[in-house]
Amino acid sequence: MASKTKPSKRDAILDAMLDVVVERGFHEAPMSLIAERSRASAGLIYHHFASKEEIIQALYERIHILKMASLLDGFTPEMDARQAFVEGCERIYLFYRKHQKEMHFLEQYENAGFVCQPGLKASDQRIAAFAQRFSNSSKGGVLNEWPAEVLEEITIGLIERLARLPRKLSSGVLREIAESLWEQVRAK
Amino acid sequence: MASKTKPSKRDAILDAMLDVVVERGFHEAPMSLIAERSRASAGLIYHHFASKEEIIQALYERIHILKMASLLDGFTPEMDARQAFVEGCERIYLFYRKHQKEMHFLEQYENAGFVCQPGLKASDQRIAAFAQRFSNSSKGGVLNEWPAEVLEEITIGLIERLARLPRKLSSGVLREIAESLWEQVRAK
Amino acid sequence: MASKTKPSKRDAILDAMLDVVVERGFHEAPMSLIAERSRASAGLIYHHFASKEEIIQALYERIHILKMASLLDGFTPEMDARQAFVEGCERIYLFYRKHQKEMHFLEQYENAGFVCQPGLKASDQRIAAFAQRFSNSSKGGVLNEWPAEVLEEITIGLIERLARLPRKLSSGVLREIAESLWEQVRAK
Amino acid sequence: MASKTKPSKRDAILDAMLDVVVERGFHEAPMSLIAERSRASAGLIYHHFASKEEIIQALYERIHILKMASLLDGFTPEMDARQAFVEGCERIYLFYRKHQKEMHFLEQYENAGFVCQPGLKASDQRIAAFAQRFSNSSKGGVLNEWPAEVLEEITIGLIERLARLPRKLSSGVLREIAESLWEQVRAK
DNA sequence: TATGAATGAGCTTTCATTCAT
DNA sequence: CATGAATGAAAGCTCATTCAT
Repeated sequence: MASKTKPSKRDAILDAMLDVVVERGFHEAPMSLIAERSRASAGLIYHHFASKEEIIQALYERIHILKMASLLDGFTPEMDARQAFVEGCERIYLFYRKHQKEMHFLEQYENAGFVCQPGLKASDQRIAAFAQRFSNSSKGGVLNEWPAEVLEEITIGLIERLARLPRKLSSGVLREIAESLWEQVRAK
Repeated sequence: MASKTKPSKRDAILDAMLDVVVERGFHEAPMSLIAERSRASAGLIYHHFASKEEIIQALYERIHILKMASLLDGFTPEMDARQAFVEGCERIYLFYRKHQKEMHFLEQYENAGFVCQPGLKASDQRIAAFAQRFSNSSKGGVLNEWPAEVLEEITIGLIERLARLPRKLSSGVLREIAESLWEQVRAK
Repeated sequence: MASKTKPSKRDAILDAMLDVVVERGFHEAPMSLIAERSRASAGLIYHHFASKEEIIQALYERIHILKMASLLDGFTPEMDARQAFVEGCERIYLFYRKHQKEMHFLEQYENAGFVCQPGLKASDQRIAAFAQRFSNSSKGGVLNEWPAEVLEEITIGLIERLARLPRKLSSGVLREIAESLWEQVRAK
Repeated sequence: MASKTKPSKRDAILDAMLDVVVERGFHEAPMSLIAERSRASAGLIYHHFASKEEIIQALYERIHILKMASLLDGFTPEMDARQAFVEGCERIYLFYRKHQKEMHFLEQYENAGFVCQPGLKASDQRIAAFAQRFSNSSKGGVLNEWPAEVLEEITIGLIERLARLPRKLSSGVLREIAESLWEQVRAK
C-alpha cells in the first residue's frame, strides 16, 4: 500500500483526514467520517492505506515535505544573511497563512504523541546548507551563541505562532518584526 | 482524618486524566485507563463528573487558574517596568518547567478543538492591572505599538515554548533572552 | 423488610415509583430518580425495601388491595342484581377516574411480564360471594352463558378502558352504557 | 439467490425485538439479546438502526401498518352495515389471535410512554371511508350517539381484549358476541 | 434512621477493520 | 478499483446495590 496510485481518491482521503482532524481533533476523527468526506467507501480507503495510522503518517509526510520545500524556497547560500533572514521570515509567514490547516495538523500531530518517522529530516543537502548558515557563529554560522533550539523557537517557531493568530499582520508590521528578530539573533 | 484536607478522588481523577493525556494524547485516553490510574471505579468517576468531556474541562480550569496565579505572582503595579518584565519572564519560565505536564495538556487542549468556556478570563482585577501595564504605550502601557496578540506571542508565548524544550536553559541565557525580549517590545 | 415502619418515607418511595413508572415506563425508572422524587437517599430506600423488584411488588399489592376494596364497596348479596350491576359499574368508573395513575401502573405491570404474587386473589370471602353472584346462571349466578373471562372483559374490563380515555363521561352516558351492558350480559 | 426477496437482517432484528419484548418486557430487553436472537452482531444492528429506540419505532410502524391493513381487509362501503360489522369483528378477532405477539407489543408500547409518531394515522383514504361509515348517525354514520372513543373501545377495543385471553372463543360464541355488540352500538 | 461515596457488572453505542461481491 | 454489509472488541456510561459513617 501507500504506493503511487491514481492521485484523485488517495489525495481526497488525505484531504478529508486533514479537514476532519483540524476541525475536530484526532479524537473525534472516525474513519466513517473520513469516508463520507472523501466520498470513498470504507473498502476503498483500506485499498489505499493499510490503517488509519498510515493515513495520518502519509498526511504528515505530505505536509512535512511541503513545509521544507517552502522553507528553502528562494534561499541560496550566496545571499546576504540579513536579507535572507528577513525575506525568509516573510516568505514563511505567508506560506503558513496559506496553509493554516496543514500547520494546525502538524501542531496536533506533534503534541498528540505520534512518533515522527525518521528519514524525513535532512533528506536534502540544501537543508544542511541552510542549517549550517543559520547556526551559531562559533560553528561558522551567522547567529549568536544561544542554543540552537532557542534560536529556532525565537525565529521560525515564532513566525509560525504569529501566522496562527486570526488576524493577518500587515506587511509593514511583519517586516518590522522580522528585522527586530534579526537584531536579536544575529551574531554580534 | 481531620488532617488531610480531602485528597479526594476527584483530584485523583483529574491527575490521572492529566497524566494519560500527556502520555498518550486525547485520543487513546480511555476512561478505563483513567479509572485504573486514579484507583476509582467507573461509577465513581461518573459520580463526580457528568462525562469525560467534563473531566477535561475541569482539568483545564484547574490548570488555567494555576497558570494565571503564577503569572501574577510577585507582580505589583509599582514595580519598574523593565524589572517586572525580566523577572516575570524568569518566573514564568521556571513555573512552566515545573509544570510541564500541565502545559503540555493546555497545548493539546487548545489545539484539539475544545471550546474554552468563558468566565475564566479576567476573573481577577489584578489581571486587568497587569494587562493595562503591559499594553501599547498609546493605551497607557509600556510596550510598543505592535498588535497585542503579537506582543503576547513574542513574550509569554515564546517563554512557554522555550520552557517546553527538553533542555533546561541556564539562568544566564534565560536572563539574556528576557532582556533581549524587553528591548524588542518596550515602547521606544 | 417490607414491614410496617413510620409511614411517611416508605409511602413516599412507593408514590415516587408510581409516578415515575406511569410517566416513563418500567424501563427508564432508575432508582436514582426514585430517590430524588421521594427525597430519600439510596441507603434509606434499601433500608425499607430489599430491592427494586420489592418496591414494585409492594406497590402492586397496595394498588391491588385498593382496587378490590373499591370493587366490593357498597355491594351486598341482597341487592337486586340489575341495580348492583349498574351502580357497580358507575362506582368502578369513578374509582378508576380517581386513580388513573394506579390503573396505568397495573396495566403496565401485567403487560411487562411481572409475576403477580399469589395470595392476593380471593383474600376475602366477600370476593367469593361477589364472584358467585356474577357468574353464569348455570352456576347459580345472574349472567348468561358466555365464558367467565369474556364476561369480565365485557363488563369490568370495559369500564376500566373507558375510564382510561382522556375525556370524562357524563353520568348520563355512563348510566346508558352500564344499562346496555347489563342487557348484554344478564341471563335471559 | 434471486429467489428469496431479502429476508434481510433488518427484519430478523425486528423479529428478535418483538419476541424479546413480548417475552420479557421493554425493561429486560438488552441489545445483546437482540443481537443473539437475530444472529446479527451489535455493529450490524447499528448499521441498520440509529438506536434501540429506533428499532422499537420501526417495529411499531410495521405492526401498525399490518393492523390497519387487516382492519380494512374485505371492507367495502357498499356492504350492509350489520354484515360489515359482524364479519369485521370476526375477521379482527382471528387476526388478533394470529398476531398475539404483535398485539402484546402494541399494548406495551402504548402503555410504556413511547410517543407514537404521527404520519401513520389516516394514511389511506380507505380508512377515512371506514371511519365515516362507523361514526355517529348524526355524522352520517350507522352508529348511535355515544362518543366516538367509547364506540371504539366497546367494539374494536373489546375484540382486541377478548383475543388476548388465553382461551380461544368458539366461532359460535364469537358470532353471538359480535351480534350483541352490534345491537348495542347501532343507531336506533 | 439516614447519608451519599463507592462498586462493578452490564448497558447502549462506536469504530477500525474485513471480505464477499 | 469499488462497494457497503458485517464483525467484534472496546468505548463511554448507567444503575442496582452496598457500606462506612
